[in-house]
Amino acid sequence: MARTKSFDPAQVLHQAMLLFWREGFRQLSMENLVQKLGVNRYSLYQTFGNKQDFFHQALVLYTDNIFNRMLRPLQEQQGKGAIIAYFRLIQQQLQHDQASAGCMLLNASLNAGQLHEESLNLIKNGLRRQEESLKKALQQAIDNNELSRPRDPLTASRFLASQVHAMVLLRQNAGKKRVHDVLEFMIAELEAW
Amino acid sequence: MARTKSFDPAQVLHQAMLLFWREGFRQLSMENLVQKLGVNRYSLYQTFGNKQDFFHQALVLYTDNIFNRMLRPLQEQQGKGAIIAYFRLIQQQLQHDQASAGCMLLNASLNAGQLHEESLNLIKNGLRRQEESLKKALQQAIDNNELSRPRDPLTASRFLASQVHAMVLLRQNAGKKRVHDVLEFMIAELEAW
DNA sequence: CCAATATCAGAATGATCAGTCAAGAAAGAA
DNA sequence: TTCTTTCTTGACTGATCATTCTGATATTGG
Repeated sequence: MARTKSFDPAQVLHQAMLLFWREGFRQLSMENLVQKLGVNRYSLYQTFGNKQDFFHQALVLYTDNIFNRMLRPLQEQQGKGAIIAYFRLIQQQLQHDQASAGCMLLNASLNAGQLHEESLNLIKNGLRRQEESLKKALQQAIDNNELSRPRDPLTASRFLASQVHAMVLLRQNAGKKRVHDVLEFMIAELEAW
Repeated sequence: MARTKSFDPAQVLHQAMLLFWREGFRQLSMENLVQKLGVNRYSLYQTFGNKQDFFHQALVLYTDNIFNRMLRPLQEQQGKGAIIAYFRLIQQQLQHDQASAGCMLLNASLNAGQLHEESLNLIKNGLRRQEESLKKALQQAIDNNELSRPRDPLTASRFLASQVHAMVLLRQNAGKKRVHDVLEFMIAELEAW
């Protein structure tokens, strides 16, 4: 009855996600997307809607495939060990070349002006989930008497989330080794908590 | 002999610095600058050169007037006290409304793609100065036996610089109170070093 | 094999951007 | 005054942006 698409939308969305992640919403033009994805401009619009919609779908994919996966240690393990496992996972991920693009959610939150509300909510919820996972693990650590001195789990979780953000952003400007050393230092501090 | 300028370049540059700081190089159009500064487009070009030059001059002004001034506690005081005084100064500055724009140097470093080399060097040198001031104070703290356990001053200074960056970036997305609490937490941790 | 229908390709549209131009206005020197 | 120099002004250029239109072209159920 109708002609079939000459490209796989899921695959193209994945490629687009990598591009949006690396370059950001505003910097990456549709012109550029057409060229790098090898898909016609109008076909992109028909398949993914306008640029904001397209970015949003890429953001959803990133959140599901990458961001949420990274939170697993915090959900699967307990207390201080969970937090250290999370930091170790970040340490490992930040050594990949891909990681020089930082975190797509964090990047988007720093250039929020150009996104629509749906995307802003996605970002806010993602970062909230991160903070709450940290808080839960911290509460467990306190309950298990794993900390050498008392700390407020809410503020401490925000502090730890900020540290993770700092490392991810540092990775965008600094070399791998530097990030590795600072993160290792951070883990050592955490061990002494 | 010649007509006098109808505006004060120093004053206009200061206004432009505030705008570039808040909005960033790419987001702030010349169109917008013309409108908000109340100075004609061509006059701006004649006085400040092209957009990159204009931004660079604003960046120099920011570095001299704001960034470098903030480093004073690290240069005028000694050891751990200097570091804590620096954090306290940041705490104080981040409570101003103006601070929701974060740090102009840091913002620029995260969107470095669009700047020329001169600006990149200015940014790099500024951040290096911050790190080295922290390192010097840390070395003093170690020499004075102010730390409860040994820490490598180089890595620790990078860690502390990252913490400052995290707070400044947090300030762009979060409310004052939240930033205040986390920074206070950070200072408490530092007291226990 | 044909008609219905979706896809494709490139050109076109209108907005916005950085940067420039030419003509006139102001201010001091002669 | 008149002349020279610099400044101001608003229109203009060419580039780039997101988005849409049009006229094909391909695919598939009947």
